[in-house]
Amino acid sequence: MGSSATTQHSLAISTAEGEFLARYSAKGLCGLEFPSSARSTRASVVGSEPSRQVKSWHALTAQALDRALHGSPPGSLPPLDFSVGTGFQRSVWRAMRRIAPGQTRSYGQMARAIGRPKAVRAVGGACGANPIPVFIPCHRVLAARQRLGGFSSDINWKRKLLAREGVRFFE
DNA sequence: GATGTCGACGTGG
DNA sequence: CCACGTCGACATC
Repeated sequence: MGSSATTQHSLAISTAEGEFLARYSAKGLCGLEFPSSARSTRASVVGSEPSRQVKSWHALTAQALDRALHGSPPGSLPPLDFSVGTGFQRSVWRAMRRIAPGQTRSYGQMARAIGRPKAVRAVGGACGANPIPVFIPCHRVLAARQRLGGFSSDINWKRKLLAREGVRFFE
């Protein structure tokens, strides 16, 4: 066991959309991965048996993900571990968490919201670095004029999540 | 509308 | 230093 490595568990969540992978550090949920298109990787667990705490976090995550995939508010979440991000990224991620389901913001609005009105593309970069999609709702950030904009993982997930929340957008 | 250009800026190499 | 992003404003056709 590497003493320096943060203890981390990867646990699967099976949904109607496929198998997500949730990662936990000692601080909480630190990553979420969309179902891999090539469902070859079956790396469900890493290392030792998850602690009781991780298990209870995971139960919350699974429940919340189920709700989110139906376009509903996620309810209780485990603590989110942002510690992997830079200061700038964390400020963007925090701001994104304030966007309610069914609402959207533009990259420009997000840039203004964190006090860096010109860092528009940098906001896009921070979205792309989002380790916990869905719960840190980068899919609710659209380009100007309600245009869909991009997505670093499968753009279809952005479309799907927005559709589930009843959001109208332009391609 | 559809393109093309240029500016702005955090991040990783 | 350089290139690259889930961009935006503007110019031009």
